Amino acid sequence: MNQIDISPLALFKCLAQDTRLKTLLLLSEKGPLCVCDLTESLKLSQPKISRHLADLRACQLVTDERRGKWVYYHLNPALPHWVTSVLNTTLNNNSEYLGEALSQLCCATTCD
Amino acid sequence: MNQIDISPLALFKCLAQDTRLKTLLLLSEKGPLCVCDLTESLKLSQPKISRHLADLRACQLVTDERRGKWVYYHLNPALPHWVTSVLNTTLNNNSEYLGEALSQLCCATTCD
DNA sequence: TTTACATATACGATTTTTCATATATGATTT
DNA sequence: AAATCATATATGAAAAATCGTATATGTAAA
Repeated sequence: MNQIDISPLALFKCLAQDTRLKTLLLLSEKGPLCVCDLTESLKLSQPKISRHLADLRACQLVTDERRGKWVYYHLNPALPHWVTSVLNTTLNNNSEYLGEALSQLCCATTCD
Repeated sequence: MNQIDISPLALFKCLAQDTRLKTLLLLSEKGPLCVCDLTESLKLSQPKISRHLADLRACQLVTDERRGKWVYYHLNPALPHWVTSVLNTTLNNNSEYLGEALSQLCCATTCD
């Protein structure tokens, strides 16, 4: 699998915003999620989520996959290892940061 | 040693700017540096460097220590391990990003 | 083929960040 | 104590990011 080339500055710019950071950490923890999962989990409007997902797509941090009406977002499987390592280190040491979003996601995932 | 509490979002906001990111990576790689080392290494004006150092100080990512006329900046020794881990992972996998700054620092460090 | 639902994008307005320049401070040298 | 050097801060302008709202697209169901 070819690996994506991403500059550290581009990565950290993506991580420097609450919605984008939480989205990436949720995808790291929970695997593929659709836009409606994220609006539920983060309690934000659909256009807002969608716009930040477009940013993450532009940086190739995530990939999207349509399944019928829904579009599922994944962490890009071709990310260099150091990028997933940064995400996992952040995830494993900041459970309180993601706590509320995670609890609100549990409900959402059973709603389809 | 008491550890500083820093939110992941605050960290990544600091890392999301070229000058601040390079400064932190240089400090990770080379240890304490004075402002004049950084202006040499990064080829930027002193007020610009100083302003970004003030941001890093405000986030407690760095500490400063005056030695006569010079002020030396260190990575804050009380940073949580996950933060230094993120910095080192980034440093070890992006040598080309820091290359020019590092080579220009070699000259500067012998100039006092 | 109309309707409804999930998602994407366009557009100004607002906020935040960055920058250049000028000036202030604190330590050393004369 | 004046002059000089290293560094810090203030200020206003420019650039970038974010947001709310409106609207467009694509899929599926009726």
